[in-house]
Amino acid sequence: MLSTSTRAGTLGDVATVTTRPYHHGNLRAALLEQAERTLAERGALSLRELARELGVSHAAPRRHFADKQALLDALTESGFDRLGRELDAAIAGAAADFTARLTSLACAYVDFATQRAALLELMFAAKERPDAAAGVRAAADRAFAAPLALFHEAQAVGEVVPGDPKRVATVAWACFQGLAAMANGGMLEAGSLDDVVADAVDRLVHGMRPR
Amino acid sequence: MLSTSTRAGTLGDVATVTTRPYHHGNLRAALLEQAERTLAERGALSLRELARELGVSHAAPRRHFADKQALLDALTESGFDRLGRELDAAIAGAAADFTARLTSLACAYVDFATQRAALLELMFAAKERPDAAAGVRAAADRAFAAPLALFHEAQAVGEVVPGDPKRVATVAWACFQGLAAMANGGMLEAGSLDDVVADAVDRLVHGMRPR
DNA sequence: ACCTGAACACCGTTCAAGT
DNA sequence: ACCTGAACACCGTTCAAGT
Repeated sequence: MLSTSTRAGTLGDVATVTTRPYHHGNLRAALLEQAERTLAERGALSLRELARELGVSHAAPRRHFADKQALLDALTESGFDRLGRELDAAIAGAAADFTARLTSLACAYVDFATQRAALLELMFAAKERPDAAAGVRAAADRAFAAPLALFHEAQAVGEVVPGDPKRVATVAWACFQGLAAMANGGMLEAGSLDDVVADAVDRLVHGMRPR
Repeated sequence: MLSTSTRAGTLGDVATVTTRPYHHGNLRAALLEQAERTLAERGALSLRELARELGVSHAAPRRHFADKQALLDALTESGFDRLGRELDAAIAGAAADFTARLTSLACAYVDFATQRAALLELMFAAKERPDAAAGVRAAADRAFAAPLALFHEAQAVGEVVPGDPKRVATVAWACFQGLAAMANGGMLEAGSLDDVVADAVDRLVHGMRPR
């Protein structure tokens, strides 16, 4: 029993390894794992369905999460962690110039937002409530640290208008968020989403007046 | 009975006028009216609750809407109609120059998006489904006709980069949509939302390189 | 400490039956 | 034509009881 629980995080699909792998063990981790998968596949979540899929009673999740919202909060926090890692990777994998880095960040964000639409919606809704867990806020701040630093550095070398970097970062990020929302809503002409994103970055950098 | 049904649309709150005002009458209109109110106030909707509030059985709505989604579709369509009217009013009430009109449009849109957050979410979700009603698509196109025309005219007088006006319109609108989502998610520093919007328009028009 | 089973108050949807 | 009432298969949450 201990051996299955130690493998759980890395291998996934713990439920099929033995006949009844937890009952006590790593239910908490299994719930989060299954919840994220279900959310990605079906876009909705039922606690009872989760319990059914993991072979525990519908009341069992209560031992690990006070209510459904508590599970969603945990999902949200790990979502920000993952987003932060992907944004960090995007900036590290791009050429050193500002536009290339911003484009890479934008593509990574829009990709995350479209691949995990339901999760991102949770992440937005989490901040909506005033009582959002402190851990969620911290993870969110950390996720957006790299983009903010990029704008700050670009200001330092005179490539971006001066002032609070959050002002210009907010506008850019709103644009990416909106593109993702429009893509998820099917309101974008077909074509490649990355092209639309690159177009948006060019417009953000240079404005829309003729040069 | 006929007299109450003719007054329904204009006065609202029909349910309190007589003891049992419909039972047959304008249930359909009353459902839509109440649904929009509930959605704005609580952000969620239950058909049974709606029926309860209107004093009909929980099965009665079925006569007017095949299922919950059909009611949401109707709400969505009237939402686009209303949005279209507000955008038209915004452009009519602004000074004649491009930036003033764009700022006015943006403020009107963000205002709509924050005042009726749940409705706008429905409007986005409606286009997500491939089987979105034709009426919904038409209402959506109509709502965004004025903004698109603004970009087209600005291109004609050389104030905006040439090309398909939808390209630049998409970027601008994504930005406004993202600002609204961030405002609804509580991710915007306090301050006036209109200031943030005006800042965004300025950035969109002039870009973020130092002038 | 962790989980179960029954219970409660809700859902959306269906359908025979009423007027 | 329009509405009701009972029924079905779901929810989330609570709580006494089991191990």
